[in-house]
Amino acid sequence: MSKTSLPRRRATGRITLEDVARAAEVSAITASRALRGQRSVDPALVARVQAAAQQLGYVPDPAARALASARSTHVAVLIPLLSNALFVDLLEAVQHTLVPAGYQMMIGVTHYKPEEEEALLRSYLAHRPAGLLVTGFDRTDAARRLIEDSGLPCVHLMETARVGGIYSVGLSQHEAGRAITEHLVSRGHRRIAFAAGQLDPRVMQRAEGYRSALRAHGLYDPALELLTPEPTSMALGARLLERLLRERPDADAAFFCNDDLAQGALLAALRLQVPVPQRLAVVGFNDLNGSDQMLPPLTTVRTPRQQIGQQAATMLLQLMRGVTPPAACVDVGFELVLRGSS
Amino acid sequence: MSKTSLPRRRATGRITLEDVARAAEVSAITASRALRGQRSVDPALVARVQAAAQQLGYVPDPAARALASARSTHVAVLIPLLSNALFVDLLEAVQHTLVPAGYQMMIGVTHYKPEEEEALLRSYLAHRPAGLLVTGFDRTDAARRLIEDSGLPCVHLMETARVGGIYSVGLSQHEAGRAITEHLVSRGHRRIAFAAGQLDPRVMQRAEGYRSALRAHGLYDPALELLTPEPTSMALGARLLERLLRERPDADAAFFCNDDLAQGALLAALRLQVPVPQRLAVVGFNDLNGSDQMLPPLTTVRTPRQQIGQQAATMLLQLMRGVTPPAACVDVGFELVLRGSS
DNA sequence: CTGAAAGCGCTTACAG
DNA sequence: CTGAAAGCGCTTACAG
Repeated sequence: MSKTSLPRRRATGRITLEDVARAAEVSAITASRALRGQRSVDPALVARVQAAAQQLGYVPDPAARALASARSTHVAVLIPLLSNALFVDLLEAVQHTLVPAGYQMMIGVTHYKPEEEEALLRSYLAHRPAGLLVTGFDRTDAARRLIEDSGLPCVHLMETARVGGIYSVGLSQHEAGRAITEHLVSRGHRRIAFAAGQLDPRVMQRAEGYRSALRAHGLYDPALELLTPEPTSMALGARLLERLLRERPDADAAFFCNDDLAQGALLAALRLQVPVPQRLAVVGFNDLNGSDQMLPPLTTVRTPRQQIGQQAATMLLQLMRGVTPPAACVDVGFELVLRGSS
Repeated sequence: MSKTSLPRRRATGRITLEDVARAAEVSAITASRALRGQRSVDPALVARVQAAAQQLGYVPDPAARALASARSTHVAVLIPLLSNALFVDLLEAVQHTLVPAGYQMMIGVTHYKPEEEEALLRSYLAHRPAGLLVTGFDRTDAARRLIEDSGLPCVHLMETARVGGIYSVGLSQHEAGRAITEHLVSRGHRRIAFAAGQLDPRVMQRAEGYRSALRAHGLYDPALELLTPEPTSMALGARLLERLLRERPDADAAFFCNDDLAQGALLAALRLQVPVPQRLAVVGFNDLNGSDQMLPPLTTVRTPRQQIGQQAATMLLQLMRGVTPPAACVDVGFELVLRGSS
């Protein structure tokens, strides 16, 4: 029987830290420290508190915790799009790492618009997240300042950092674009087109990689670039292929900036009876779902997005705990997946 | 110059309701009521408070609000999978409706496992969400009780409610499965297969629709059902088609429970030179991205998931505001999309 | 229609 | 290593 007990039920009927402390016969603050696994608590007391919490079914109140500590268990995650499988895979990996560690994601979709990102950042920051996960480096100055001034740990996804003092996990989009283009050249192709939609910063980095590879071989021809700001889709891929055949029937290969475009192009080629890869080689980017099922199967660049999500979340976890990560910038690389279309 | 002012800066340096109240020369509680748009505040005061808040750049603290009111601005959303485009579309629609109304989503992925859903529910409930959005009706008794006991507004997604006192927005999966099967029968097909993966409750409801349609015509043959618990994918669709051709070469049509399976099957048919729809008609379900680009384009059932997300979120918003929605169960229906594959 | 008081459940310094 | 006090920023009854 506890000597200090005195029911004193709260209006809400919730089981509170105080209840746990009373059951364990310690003060509330000791119970708090014991439960949070803080150093400098007698192991015997820790055990007693944990047992009491367990037995009472105590669940800490995140709101009270956030209010008292000025820090929540939320991590704001800002991605461009939910309708691109790439980012969905990324999110799943982030969630897998963050949730078991006791954090929740607040997902924001920016639609590739810096102003939307800035607005989201502003509203999410009001929730006092414990950390930030943002996509790439393309944002407004105000957004950059918001991140900076918040003082919160922040990890950048998808690309590799070009500046110091910035945490990032990604890959060199430029290098990947260069490598797949180099592959086409090595296969003997000479008039290699680049077809792209969306035209976000990472697509343009791939474009630069494509250009530098072709320039190195004296094969660069700006008229072989088909760029449109429309969002990518299989339907757009089909239209881009048709446009390519019309405008540059002499093209012997085409690099599509994303697999959905390439898949659409492959189906259009089938429809138009354009032999792939004999008359036209086709390659994509990202190795999305279904690319291996195409006819012929699509050659593409595999981007390890699960790894990006997992490593970025791990890095953020370390930063939130005040631990310095081994490296500020992690390059997860990429892999050429050579299949029948090239 | 304010008569009541007295700096009294907080340690955190945040702009608080008190600051706003002081600037507007009202009490904190009046400022609170004015900002929340509650009735029974003098319009002149409301204007003064709003102006002060605006000018100071006041942002309410969600944690303090949640602690004081025992209710947060979070809505827990539980879906089976993030890797099914169907649910991503649903989420986007929910977000579009909820975020402008001042709510945040906490997204949980259950992987079609009732135990995972129950665990997520338990942990999300600790965050005192303002409302719940869950998928379908298939859950553990404990989960049902958690929802019930929480007393929180809850709307069920995807299916239509079979019981009273339950809010739902969806469509009759049974009816949709029946309709697409009926379409195949009306086209003269007699040996119609049903191929499915995942086997979640909604897939099984479609299966029942398929069965009842065929039974009505005396065409039902259990040996034409190819069921596997594997998650759906284009690759699985290809394998199911191959199995069908091997086991039942006499089949003249196949209903795939999801478009990714049907797309994979269509590509496999192309590879194996099986003429679609001449030798075998193929239909899918959900009208996912790319189905219109297939060769031939895929006949399927369009499920209005954006509408489900939007209407469910709207209904939840009403419930959270204490308003009774016009209907407890909204059937958004479905649409047969007849294309070349059938 | 408006306000003073109390409290939501936790953690942060500050002592010892 | 442990605790008493104060406070985080808001809202809920309760008065008037």
